[in-house]
Amino acid sequence: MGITLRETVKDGDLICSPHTPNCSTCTSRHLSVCAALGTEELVTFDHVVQHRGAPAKTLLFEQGQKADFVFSVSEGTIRLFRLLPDGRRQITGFAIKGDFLGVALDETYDVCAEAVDAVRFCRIPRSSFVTMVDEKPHLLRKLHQIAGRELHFSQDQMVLLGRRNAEERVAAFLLSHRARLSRVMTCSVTIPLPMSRSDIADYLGLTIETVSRTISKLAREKLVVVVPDGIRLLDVARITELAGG
Amino acid sequence: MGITLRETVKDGDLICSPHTPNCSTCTSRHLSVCAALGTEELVTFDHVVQHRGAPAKTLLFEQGQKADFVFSVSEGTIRLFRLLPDGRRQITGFAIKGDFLGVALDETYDVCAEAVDAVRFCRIPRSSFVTMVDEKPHLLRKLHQIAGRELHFSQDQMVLLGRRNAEERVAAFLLSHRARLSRVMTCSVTIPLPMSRSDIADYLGLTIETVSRTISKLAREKLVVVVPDGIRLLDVARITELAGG
DNA sequence: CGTTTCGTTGATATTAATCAACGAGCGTGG
DNA sequence: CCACGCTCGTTGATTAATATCAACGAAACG
Repeated sequence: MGITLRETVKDGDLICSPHTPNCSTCTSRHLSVCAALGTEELVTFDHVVQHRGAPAKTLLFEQGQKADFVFSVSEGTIRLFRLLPDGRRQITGFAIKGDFLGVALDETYDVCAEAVDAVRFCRIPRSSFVTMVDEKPHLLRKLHQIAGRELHFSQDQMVLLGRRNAEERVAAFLLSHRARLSRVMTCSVTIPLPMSRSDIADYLGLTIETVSRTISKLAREKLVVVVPDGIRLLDVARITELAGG
Repeated sequence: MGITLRETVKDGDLICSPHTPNCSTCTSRHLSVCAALGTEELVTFDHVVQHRGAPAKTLLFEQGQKADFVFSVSEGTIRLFRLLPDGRRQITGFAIKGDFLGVALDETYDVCAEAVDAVRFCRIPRSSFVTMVDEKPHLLRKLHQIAGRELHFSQDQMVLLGRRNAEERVAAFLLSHRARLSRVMTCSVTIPLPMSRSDIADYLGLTIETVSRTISKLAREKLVVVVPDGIRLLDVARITELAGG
């Protein structure tokens, strides 16, 4: 918690990753907006896309800042959050491989984005992207579909934050995070959690202590096992029950 | 609270309002998606649009139900909510004049919609609307813009539900609701609140009692005055301060 | 190797929920 | 028209959940 104001990442700070030389070979190609692009469009895309990497804790952009780029995450985890003036933080989501940042195409970012662990992503100047979107209705259609999914997700999250207790929140988090991860990797029951307890707390509207206690309780009841940087689910059925509805 | 399962409104239950014979004379015309339509397109629109009215407490559609229509609200207030199996309810928003229901164009509704007071709205078969959207990129663009606004709003709401206390929630609700109303009517300081305390509670993730006590507290401090079916703001500046950030 | 961060656990405080009672308004039916 | 039952909002008393404060060990880090 607390406001951590670092410089937003500059071009020079970014490690240019050699692993994704172009969009055609990109492993998140079929996961992201890019899935809506034809082979030939992908080439156009390649010309404006910048492949980048950044170490943990890098601030990618800040809420209110001019939105110069839209992003597609190719590796690692990014926390998206809002800050209140007094430092309270609400994490609105964790972006992983295949996630697109900037769906709304707003002129300014409406959240802060920070690398949780080492990340790789590609970014496209928003102006170029907007131009493409304006020219290609099917791209806009894809974008809108993603927006719809996010809208659906935020409703889930409102229910969680407004009406669920600590145990339900943690259980629901583990399951939904697992579901999201399963789209991009095989992780049947052991869920990697690169984010800290503090991140989870700020995501679930709880305190670090409550998250820790709740996880300990689940572990005591043999529903999960805490492993380094992750949690292994022992009884998915019971956890689903706890998450409730 | 508690699950209220009534029949979803049927065609016969709906009072066909004589006040909005067509889209060209519609007073919400420039507020809704319709704002993206040209004069000629509006005529096409007119052919598929059904103008309807419904009394308070009418269930317009239910979460999970096949989404046969998209809606545009022309009068009154509609509560949108999710229900948990045990009856807990989270209201995700109040739709008022000019609001569009079904932005995501999903095949099924992801929330329930219920008339708070007497409402008027027009509905369009989703299939017709989707066809129009597919043909007219600028309509999709408009729709996407609306989705972006809603996304932004749900982030606000996540912060409210996850990180704000009762007083901040109530203050923020009054202000944001006023801001929304101001787009469609003049209501400088006296905010009409057709919804019950229970609705407000389920919107803010609180109980009826806490909402009532908090409003009483604001009234005791002379920041607001409770009036029949509404609240008058006496000290917007202080309330803004309380709402915080 | 000291220092800091992180996660955990315990003790206590505080907020909001729950339980309960009551009065006002409203519609219904005698 | 009045009496009755109902819903709604308010307020009070109490409880329960989670936050806060505090301490500690282990891991991570310079």
